[in-house]
Amino acid sequence: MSSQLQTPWNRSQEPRSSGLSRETIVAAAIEIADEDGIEAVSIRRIATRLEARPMSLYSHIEHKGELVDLMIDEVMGEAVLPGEVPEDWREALRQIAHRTRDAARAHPWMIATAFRRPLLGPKALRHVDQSLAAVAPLDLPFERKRAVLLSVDMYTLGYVRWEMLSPHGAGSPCAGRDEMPSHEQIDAYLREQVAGGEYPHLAAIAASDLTLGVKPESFAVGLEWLLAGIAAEVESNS
Amino acid sequence: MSSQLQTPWNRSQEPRSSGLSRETIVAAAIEIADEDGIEAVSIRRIATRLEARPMSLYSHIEHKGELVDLMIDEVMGEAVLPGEVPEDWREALRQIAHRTRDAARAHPWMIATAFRRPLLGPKALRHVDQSLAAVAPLDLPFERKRAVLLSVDMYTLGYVRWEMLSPHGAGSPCAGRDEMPSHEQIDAYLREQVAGGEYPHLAAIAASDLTLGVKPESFAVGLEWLLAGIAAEVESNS
DNA sequence: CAGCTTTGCGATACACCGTACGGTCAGGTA
DNA sequence: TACCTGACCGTACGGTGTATCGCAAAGCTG
Repeated sequence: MSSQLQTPWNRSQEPRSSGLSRETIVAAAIEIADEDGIEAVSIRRIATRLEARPMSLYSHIEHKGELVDLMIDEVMGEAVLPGEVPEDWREALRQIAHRTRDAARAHPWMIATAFRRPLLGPKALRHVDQSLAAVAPLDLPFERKRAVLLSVDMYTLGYVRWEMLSPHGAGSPCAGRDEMPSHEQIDAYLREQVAGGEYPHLAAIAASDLTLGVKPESFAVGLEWLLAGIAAEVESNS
Repeated sequence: MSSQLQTPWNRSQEPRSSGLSRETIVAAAIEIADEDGIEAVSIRRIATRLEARPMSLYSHIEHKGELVDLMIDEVMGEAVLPGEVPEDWREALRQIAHRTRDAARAHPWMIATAFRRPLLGPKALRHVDQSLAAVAPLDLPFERKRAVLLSVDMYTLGYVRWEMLSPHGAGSPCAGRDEMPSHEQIDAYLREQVAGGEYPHLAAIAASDLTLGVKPESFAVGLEWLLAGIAAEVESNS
């Protein structure tokens, strides 16, 4: 009935020769995505960068969707702590979150892309396993551990997305005809909308800074709060 | 190129009222996205559905990116509470989160799409304003209020994305050549990977249900936990 | 070594995409 | 009446992913 799930990771590989390989293709694709956004990643453009012909890539990948899976898994590898996971669960989650944030900031396209496909590659599984290791000391049912990890990951990705609207933003998730509007444009637009009086609570904020003054340290502040909330829950449970 | 003689009497009565408008275009695009995913939304396909010609749509929209913005803002409208926001902040956030979840489940494509563009439409702003209204009673600095709302929204979207991998999943975020793998396929694949011994903490879970038994009520459970964590933080702050 | 199979590479072609350009024509205004 | 505005739309261009086929070299088997 249901056939075996085919993924790029359980399919046999083995480069026969030449500079063209799954790794070089994925690396080139990530370079292009980092430079010009995920929409700019096309088979032809990757081939040009590798001085190969478009159809040659299909000797190493099944189709473009698989390439995207490989790209995401590669950047998920950057979210994995290289060494041992600290024993203190808060410190462990803190380190994992910061690494995840760094990966997302370095590759802004991955945030939206990761929401479009299940993350089942070896490095994504490593990230999950490492996160589970971090909360292993906690005597919580699995259901709550999952909620903890989901919250931390989502807070992290959501924060990076938020950051991208700010002047400190590391990159743009937009592409195509309409580019990402600038911080100034968004700020001016929001002030105009708020001036209409339709959004009283937004207006109360607007006085200071409507795009909400994302400072580099705000991420850590919010993360500490989230961890504190988790800690409170853990203690009340025990 | 010969055609029937055109006279004022046999010419179509109302060529001007062809039902083409920004609203009908957006509605048709959302229908298509709900049916076949966001990638299936093309200018030509929308035109076919509306019995119009592709280029006619450009009288009502600037370009496709704008159409996507309009689509997202429309479904954000479904996340807005229709009536008054409850005074109790926890009940208010609970209701907002559940509505947001319903909207995301009804339009699974919106989760990834919302991460690709800033959400600045009137209904998105209404959602933010309503959320700010919910936490208005809390005596927290704006920085923390933002973290609260970010956490709740991200938890909600992250959970729905998670749900989509389960048998209860309402829809698929995938499209194109490779479709979303089934629950059974993912479960079997994960068991196989875990059996390799590379992911010990995942393995500890695997005994029960690797795709992690997403039950409809799990969302509410995790949300309550998150709200409890926030409440703990609020009290410790006051 | 001969012969066969496998496998990476690549040219061509096809269907589909967003949309620039320019034309047609109904309705409103002067 | 003349003019203008703006919705509609036919055509075309440059892009996309990739199916299909042919080719050449490597590896295996006899």
